[in-house]
Amino acid sequence: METHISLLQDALKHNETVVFTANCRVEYSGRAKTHLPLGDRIIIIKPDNTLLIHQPQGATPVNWMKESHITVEKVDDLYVLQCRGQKEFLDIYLHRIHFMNTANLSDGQKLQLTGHERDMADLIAADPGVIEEGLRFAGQEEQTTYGFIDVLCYDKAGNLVVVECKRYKGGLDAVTQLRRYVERIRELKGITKVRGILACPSITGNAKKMLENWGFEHAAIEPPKYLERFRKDQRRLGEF
Amino acid sequence: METHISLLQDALKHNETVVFTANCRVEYSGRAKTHLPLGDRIIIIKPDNTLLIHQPQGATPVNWMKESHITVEKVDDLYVLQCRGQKEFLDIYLHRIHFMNTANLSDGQKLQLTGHERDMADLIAADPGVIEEGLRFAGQEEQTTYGFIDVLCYDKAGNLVVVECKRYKGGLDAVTQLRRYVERIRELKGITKVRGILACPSITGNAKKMLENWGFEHAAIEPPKYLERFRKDQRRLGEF
DNA sequence: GGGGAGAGATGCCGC
DNA sequence: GCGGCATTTCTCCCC
Repeated sequence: METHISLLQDALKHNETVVFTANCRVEYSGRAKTHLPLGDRIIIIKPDNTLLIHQPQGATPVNWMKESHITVEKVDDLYVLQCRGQKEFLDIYLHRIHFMNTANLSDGQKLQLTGHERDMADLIAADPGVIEEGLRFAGQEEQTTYGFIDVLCYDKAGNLVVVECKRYKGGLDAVTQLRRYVERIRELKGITKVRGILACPSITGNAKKMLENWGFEHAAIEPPKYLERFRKDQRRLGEF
Repeated sequence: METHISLLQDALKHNETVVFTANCRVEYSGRAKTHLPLGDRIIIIKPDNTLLIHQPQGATPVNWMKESHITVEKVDDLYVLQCRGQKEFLDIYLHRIHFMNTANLSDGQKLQLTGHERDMADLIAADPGVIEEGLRFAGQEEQTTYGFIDVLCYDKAGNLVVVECKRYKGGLDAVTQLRRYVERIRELKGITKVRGILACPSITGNAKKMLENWGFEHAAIEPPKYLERFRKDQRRLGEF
């Protein structure tokens, strides 16, 4: 135990990355208050003073701290990893450390991501015809005090059309968001006849009801797919 | 390298928790598509087939997979950790493994959390007077087709009052949510005069404007604080 | 830095 | 499983 603790203190001093597993109890107090009884966990301390505690199951950390001041203190024969933030506090009561690794990890790379909602809005802006025949592009990311409108169009009859995009199934919040934008545009431009279209692959029953109540429409639009790389070697995937 | 790989394969077979750091490249394809060039990362594989990839900075994983089928394959002289989900794929190209630990971690504990929004709603339900003098409790977690109402009350004049709680600063979405509930209650009960109150510590300027536009009100309610434990030894905290 | 909204959101609870 | 919604949400973008 003492070996692990001095290794930990040394790593903290030199701002290294620390990874270890321990049997511990965790107490957090700050934005909420949590208590986690004794158990085995994986703990990561990063050079930017991020601390993560993971249980052996689940995708999200059970406790965490960002930009905290981290120290080790001995309290009543027990080593305690103390994390102090501006308005947050986290204590890890270390009953046993199973293993520990400290290292200087080097990674200046940034994740490159494609396939967000913006891509879908761009597709629609480039060709509003996918939503409705005769639709013409009028503007994108229109700024209102009450939010940002994805795409603005004119329909064949010359009416303004607010299009709200969702890459996933549309729910009540998507409909209320659309409604807010339509009302805002009506107010700003002084026009009563402004149409609202929710563009998303599918929609929940209640959302559909609410759309219809408000005289809005749903356009079934599929978001771009991102499995191209795997289509061409499906035979290999089929092995699974 | 070969030692690490066989250790990894053994751990995967026996469903153990694996923690290691590696110099690697990561490709993900599924709900979106990501590319992460070569760098040092921390990788965790849990018995429930959760896989997490962390860079040496930041609180959230740079890539992850849940409930995936994980295998190691050698492709062009390079070991590749392949994760396959229903509609998702993740590949980790392992250029070097710095260290690796496998273990059987035991943790059946659940996080006990207090201080969520529900606690705030309970406080208000127990004593609606904190919002407005003369307010009487009428119901909690009222079910409407369009969502759950936090607290329902009657005011001194006998009007129904819908209370929506937020533990943080209220924004446009909080106001639209309140509006939905008020309208729903008006519809259900056939009453025109239903008041709406947004109970939260503070509110954004636009949200305030929107509230007033629709005749709703804001009650400045502080969510319960969770720093009691630290007040009593402030001297020690003052050392930081 | 505040405000608004998306996220490969995740997780929880209720039906 | 779907649906609605909170989250110690986090993160990005824009003003």
